[in-house]
Amino acid sequence: MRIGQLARITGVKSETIRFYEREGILAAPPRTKANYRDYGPAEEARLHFIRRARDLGFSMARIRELLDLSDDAVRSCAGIDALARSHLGEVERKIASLKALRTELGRMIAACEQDTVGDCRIIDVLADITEP
Amino acid sequence: MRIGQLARITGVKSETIRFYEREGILAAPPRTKANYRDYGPAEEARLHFIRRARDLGFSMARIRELLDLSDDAVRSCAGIDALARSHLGEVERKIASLKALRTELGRMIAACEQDTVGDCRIIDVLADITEP
DNA sequence: ATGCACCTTGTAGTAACTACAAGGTCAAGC
DNA sequence: GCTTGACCTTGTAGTTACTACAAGGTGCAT
Repeated sequence: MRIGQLARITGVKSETIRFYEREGILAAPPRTKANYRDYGPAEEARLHFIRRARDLGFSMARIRELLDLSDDAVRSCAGIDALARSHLGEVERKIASLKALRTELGRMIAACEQDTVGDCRIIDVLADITEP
Repeated sequence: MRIGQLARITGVKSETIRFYEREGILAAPPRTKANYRDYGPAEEARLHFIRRARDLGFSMARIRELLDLSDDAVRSCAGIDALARSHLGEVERKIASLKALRTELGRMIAACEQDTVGDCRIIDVLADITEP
């Protein structure tokens, strides 16, 4: 698959795909004889992953670490464990925040269904989540 | 409370707080007679909220909308409902992605506990989540 | 042979900060 | 009273993670 099709499938612009390649987060794919980048399903999955992780607020550095967990077979169990645990902590915190936000948005929608506007407590609802 | 203390409490740099004020996402607080910004608990909560939402990958524009939901008492129920529903959708998607990620990280940690390294399926695990 | 998708390098713009400089004010402690 | 540190201002520039566009070239289908 060429870059344009990969871009359409993943919703990542061609230029951004090349940018990821320059940044070393996406390996340089094989080239066709016309020197076109030739992507397969593995790259597609990886790109999807990068896109999702970025959308979830993970930095490139953090994503690099997550991808390293996936790529690096030569790592010690202790290393994997520590890294995975640290990422897990961040993920748990994000889930907790999002759930609080979801509850509050749900409450507002419910209030609207009864035609009562009701106070918005979105701000307060995230106040108790422990610090990142 | 002055800007420095607010910065320490929220983990947001003084310069970023002033930046948010310039951007209109945080109201200009009253000033002391020495022209120092004088913040109360409401601003602290709002700033905490902004920080959390940014960490969750929401753009400033999206945060502005969420804060508007909270600020704007003069809005129609239909308007609130539509906006809240749209935000809710985004929140649900993010939760789903994070849960998938959490499961996979948990699985890797569990594998490590048995001293078996095991394949990392982080990338694939986010593949099925429906498009943003 | 025309047009489109791709190739390259390079520059510049955007969002959301982050940092630092220059010059000034204020208030607490010695 | 004077120094020190935290704040004030405006302004510029750096960083991250893109995004856009330009200039010039290649491959290939109609």
